[in-house]
Amino acid sequence: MYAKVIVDVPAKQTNRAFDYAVPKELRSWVEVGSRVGVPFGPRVLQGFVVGLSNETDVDPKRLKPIGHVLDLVPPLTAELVSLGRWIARMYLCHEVTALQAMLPAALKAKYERVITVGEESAEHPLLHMSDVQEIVQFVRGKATLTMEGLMERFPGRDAFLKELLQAGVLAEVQMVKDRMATKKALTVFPPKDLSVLEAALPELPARANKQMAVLRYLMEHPHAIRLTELIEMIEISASTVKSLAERGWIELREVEVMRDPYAGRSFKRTTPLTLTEEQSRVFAPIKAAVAEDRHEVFLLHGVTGSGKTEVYLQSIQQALDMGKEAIVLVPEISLTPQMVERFKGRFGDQVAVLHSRLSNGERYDEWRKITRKQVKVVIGARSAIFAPFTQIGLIIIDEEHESSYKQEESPKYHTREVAVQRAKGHNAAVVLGSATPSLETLELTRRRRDRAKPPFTLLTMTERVASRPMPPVTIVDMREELKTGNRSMFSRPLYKAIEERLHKKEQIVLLLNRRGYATFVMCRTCGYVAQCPHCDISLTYHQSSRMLRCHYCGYAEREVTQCPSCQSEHIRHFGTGTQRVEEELSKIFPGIRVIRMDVDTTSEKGSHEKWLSLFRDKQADVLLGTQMVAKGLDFPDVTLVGVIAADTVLNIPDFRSAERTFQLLTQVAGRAGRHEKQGEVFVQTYTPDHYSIQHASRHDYTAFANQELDVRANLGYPPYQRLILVTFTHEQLSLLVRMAEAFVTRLKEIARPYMTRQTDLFTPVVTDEEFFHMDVLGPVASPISRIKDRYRFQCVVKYRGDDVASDIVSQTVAWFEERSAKEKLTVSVDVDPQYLM
DNA sequence: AGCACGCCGACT
DNA sequence: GTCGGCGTGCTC
Repeated sequence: MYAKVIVDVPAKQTNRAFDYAVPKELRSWVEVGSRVGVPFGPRVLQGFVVGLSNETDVDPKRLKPIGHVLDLVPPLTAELVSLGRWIARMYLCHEVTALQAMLPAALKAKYERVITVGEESAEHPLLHMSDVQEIVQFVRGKATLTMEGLMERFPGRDAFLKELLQAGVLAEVQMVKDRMATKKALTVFPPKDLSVLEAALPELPARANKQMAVLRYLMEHPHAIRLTELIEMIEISASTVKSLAERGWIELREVEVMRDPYAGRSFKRTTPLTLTEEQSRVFAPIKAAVAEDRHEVFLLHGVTGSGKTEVYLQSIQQALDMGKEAIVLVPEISLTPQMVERFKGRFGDQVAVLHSRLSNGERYDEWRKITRKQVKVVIGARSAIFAPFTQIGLIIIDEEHESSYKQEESPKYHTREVAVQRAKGHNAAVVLGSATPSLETLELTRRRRDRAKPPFTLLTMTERVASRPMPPVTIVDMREELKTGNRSMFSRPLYKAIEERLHKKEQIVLLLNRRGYATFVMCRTCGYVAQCPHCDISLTYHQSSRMLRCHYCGYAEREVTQCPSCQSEHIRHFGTGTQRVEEELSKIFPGIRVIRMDVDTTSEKGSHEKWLSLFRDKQADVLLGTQMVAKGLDFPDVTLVGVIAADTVLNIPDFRSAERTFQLLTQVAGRAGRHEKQGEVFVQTYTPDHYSIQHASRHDYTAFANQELDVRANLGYPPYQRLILVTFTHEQLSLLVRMAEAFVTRLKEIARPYMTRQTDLFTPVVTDEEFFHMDVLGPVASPISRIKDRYRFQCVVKYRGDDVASDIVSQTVAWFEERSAKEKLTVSVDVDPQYLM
C-alpha cells in the first residue's frame, strides 16, 4: 500500500504528491485526508495524504515509510482534499497552502529539534568515558530535549557536545508536533460500586468533616465531576479530594475537556416564528430544494429588516430534519454575540461557532465538535466554509456582497465560489442573502441570451417586518454649503438634526469612511505634501499621538510644524478623518458623548463589543465610525444617521467604487428608525447627482443595478468579463518594468491558441461557455506604486468564456519564474480581485 | 523551504 | 595549498 502525500513545503518544486510506503501497523489509520509525519530529505515534515494506491512509479528502494499519523480522526475528508486541488488550480496557489487554509491554526505543524541517543552509540569507543555516560544517561531520561536544554545542563561543553553529535553518539531528530495541545482537567470518578464509599465513611476520623462531605456528595451524585466544580460546590480544597484518592476510595485522573467559549451562558430557546406571507413565499423553493436533495443556488434579495434570518433558521431546520448539516457564513464584523444567540437559541448545542476572536484553543475545540459529529450547524466567518462536514444539505452566506468574503492572502479564494463548488458535490442548496447583492450574483439570476434557465434563482423580499417604512434620505450638496459660507464639516441640515436629537435624547450614528485625523498634510507656501519615505502614499495625521502615519507600512514620524522643504510655518492639515470629526463634535456641541469606532479604537480583543454595548446602554449620544458602524447593528433609539462624506468611497479609482458607495449608503441608512421611532438619514456629498447616491437615497436597488450593469458592460468589467490581477514588485524600477512587459508579451502568446472567437463580449458570463476570449491591460504602475521600498507594477487580465484563464496565467508564471529566479522579483496573482490595487 | 553538493577567490 | 562564498538541484 502506498500513500500520495503533499508535504508542508509551499514551493514550486514540491507542489506535487510524493509517494510513501504505508507500514502495516499504520494501515488502518492512514486515510485520504490524514495528517502524517513523513521523512523528507534530511528532516521530518508534516504532510497530507491525498491518495492511496497499490501502485507507484517510484523505485521501491527509494520509497520511505510514513513515520506516524498525527490525528485519531483525519482532519480532512476526501471531498476537502479534492476541493483543495480545485482551489490550488483555480486561485493559483500551492496545494499545501489550500489544504492548510482549511484547518484551524492549532493544527499548523510545529517543528522541534529534539536530541536523542544516536543509533550507533551502543559500542562507540567514546562511550567508555564516564562523562559521556553521564550525558547519555541524561539524554535518555528526557523525551523532548532541545539542544538549548542540553547545553544548559552541561554548560561550557558546547564543543564537546557538538563532537558527540558528529560522532553519532547523540543525534538530532526533527519532530512534528501540534501547535496546540488538548486541554485536560482533573476529574473525580466515584467507584462503580457505591458500597465502597459507604464502607469508607466509618474509616474516616470523626473530625474529617470535609472528606465526609465529599463522600456523601458522591454517594448522592454518583457520576464523574470536574475537580474544580466539586471544590466550588461543597467548599473544600483539592487536598481533601486528593487524600481520598490516595486511599483508593475514589479515582482522580485527567480527562480531556473542551474549551467552550459560550460555557455558562444559557441561550433562551426560541421556536420558529410564523412566517409572513413574503417570507413563506421565498422559503418554499428553498425548502423544496433541501427536501429533494437538490443542488440549487438562491439569491435572497431582501431589504434591511425584511426578516432574512428567520428564513435562514427555518431552512436550516429543514436540512436538520433531513439528517443533513448546514453551514452559515456571516462577515466577521457581524458575528456578534446577538447573532450567535439567534442560532444557539434555535438549535442549542448542535451549533459550533467559529470566528477570529476565539483563541486558537477555543477555535480548535469548536472545530473538533465537527469532526466528532457532535454538531450539525456551523456558524462562522469566511474560513468556516471548510467545516469538515460530510452530509451538507445547506450553505447560507449572509451579506453575500461583502468584500471580506474574498481572502486577501494566499489562497486568495472567494467564499461564494468555494461554497458553490462544495455544494455541488453534496447536492446541497446555497442561499446567498443580501439587501444589496453583488452584481456578479445578481447577473447570474438573469435569463441567458438563449432563454436558458439562469444558473441562480432570485427570491425577493421588499417589505420590512411590521411594515416599518424605510427612512427618508436627504442628500446635502456640500458645494452649496460652501457657497453660502459654511466651511465646517457639518452642513446646516445635519447640524440642526444632530441638535434636535441631542435635545430629544435620541441617538445618532455618524459614518466617515476614513480613519485618522487628516488625510494629508501640506505646506501652503510651497505645496510640499508629507509622504511616506517607503511607500508612494501621503501620510495621515493622527491627533491622539501627534504622529504622521503611513496606513500601508506602519511608518510613523513626529508631526511637523515647519515645512521640511521651504521652512515655512504654514503647514496645514487637509481632508477629514474620524478623529477630526470627534474633536469637532465636542467643540460644536459641548458635553456631547461620542464613541469613536475604527481600527484604531477596536484593535483590542473584545473592544468592538464593549463600545457597542456602551452605546446600546445609552452611555453615548453619538456612535461615530468607519464602515464598521454601518453593518448589521440594531439600536432602537437611533433616529438619525449622518454620512459625513459620501464621496470618500466614490472617489477611489476602482471599478467597484459606485457599487461600494451604494452598498454603504443603503446599509447605513438601514440603521435608522428600525423600531417605533421614525428615522432620518442625511448624506453629505460634493457629487449629489451621482447615480449611486441618487438611487441609494430612493432605496432603489434595481435601478442602481441596471444602470451599473450598463457601465460594466461598456467597460468590459465583471460580471461581463472576469478579471485576474497580476502584480509585480521589485526594488528597482527599470528592471521591474522590463520584466513586467516580458510577462505580458509571453502571456498573450500563450493565450492566443486558446482564443476562439471575439464576439459576444457584452452578454452575461457563463462559465461553461465554449468560447474563450482574453485581453491584457498594462503593465502599468499600481495605484500605490511603491510599498515598503518596493516598486509595484500590475497588469489586469480580462477574460470570459471557458475556464482556462487560470491555467494560462499559471503557465506564464511558471515560465516567468524560471527566467526571473535570481532577480528577487515577486509575482502575485489574484483571481477575481476585489480591489485593483 | 532547507540542505548538500560543487566550483572559483582570499587567507593560514 | 585550504576555507568558504552562495549558484544549482533534490527531496518519495
